[in-house]
Amino acid sequence: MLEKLRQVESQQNLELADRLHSAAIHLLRRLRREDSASGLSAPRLSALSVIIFGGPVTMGELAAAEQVRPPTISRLVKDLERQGLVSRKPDPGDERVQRVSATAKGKRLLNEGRRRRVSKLATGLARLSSKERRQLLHSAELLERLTLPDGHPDSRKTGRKEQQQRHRATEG
Amino acid sequence: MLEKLRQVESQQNLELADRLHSAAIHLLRRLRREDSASGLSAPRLSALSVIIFGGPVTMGELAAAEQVRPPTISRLVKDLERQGLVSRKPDPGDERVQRVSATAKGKRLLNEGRRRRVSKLATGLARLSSKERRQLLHSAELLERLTLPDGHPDSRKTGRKEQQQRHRATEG
DNA sequence: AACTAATAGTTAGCTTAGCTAAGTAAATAT
DNA sequence: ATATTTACTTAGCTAAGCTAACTATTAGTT
Repeated sequence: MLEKLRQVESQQNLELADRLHSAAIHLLRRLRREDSASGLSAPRLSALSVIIFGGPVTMGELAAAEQVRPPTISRLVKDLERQGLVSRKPDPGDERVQRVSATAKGKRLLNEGRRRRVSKLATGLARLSSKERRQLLHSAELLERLTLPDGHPDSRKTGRKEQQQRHRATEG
Repeated sequence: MLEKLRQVESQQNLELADRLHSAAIHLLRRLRREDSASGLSAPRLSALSVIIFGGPVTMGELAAAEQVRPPTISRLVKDLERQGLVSRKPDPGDERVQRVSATAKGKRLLNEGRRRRVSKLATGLARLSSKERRQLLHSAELLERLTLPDGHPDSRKTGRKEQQQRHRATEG
């Protein structure tokens, strides 16, 4: 009978996971169209945020923080650079690694873009009770903890050395 | 001074919105690679779910439920059809509208795919306390409510008539 | 009855963002 | 001195979003 109970629990976890999944999809779709004005899509916003709050950061660290493969970051940073939002220079100690940092323009745009993007959501949040908001905050933190740990499955040795350094993306 | 307080509050809402945004991005990125085996990406999973639990559904209703433009749904359904997961036939009453429903294969695959996709997350959830899980569930519901209402900005009159019919995507 | 409007979908074509595979260049190890 | 590993890039594919422009059906107006 303990077995039975465990099955019920895991079924509930599956359903909860499903709800969270669904909520996340809808949240992002809702927010997506808010960002076109600033030229900052969700991934760019997120990466830029890591760059700003994580200090000058390497490509590998960025990939790890964003949970994305190196080529994805490579292109993303190239684009941000073309927009004049970040700059990079090779690490003095190791010529292979690129250290990326944000420009003044990048910092300015992050705040504007972020605000624009999430402001609709923030408006909705304002209508909630402060207790509900506290719960949401707590939930967000829980989710980040559930999401980040134990690295990529098959991370092809990307950034082994630096991988334990975790950045908190898009916050600050 | 009340003004000041209101500013602080809105700043906090912005930050909370930001955290939720970030958590959603990371959650989805984490889960994305789980679904390749079944051939069901997040958008397909979500749409298929609406089709199954919303009954035979029109393209417009699907677009509204998924918060996406008609062409996006058009292609998505075409792909699902090619995979043999859904079928459609013109509405008898109105030859313009397409009624989409899931095949047996589609129903089977939804459950498998969903399970595969969220199982990693569910495993993480199992490590939480039941109180924390309850909070997460509540938060997911809050977010869905914040996300769904008041339709598209500029929805170009898509499905006006049916738009108030809301479907609960990816749950059930 | 015949136009005109509106509505439901589709097609074409663009963009972004993810991926793998394969390549370069620097650092490390044998 | 050479081979391996590491950090990143390039090339090229796919999925999924979008707008603009199209077809076909329905509804509305003289």
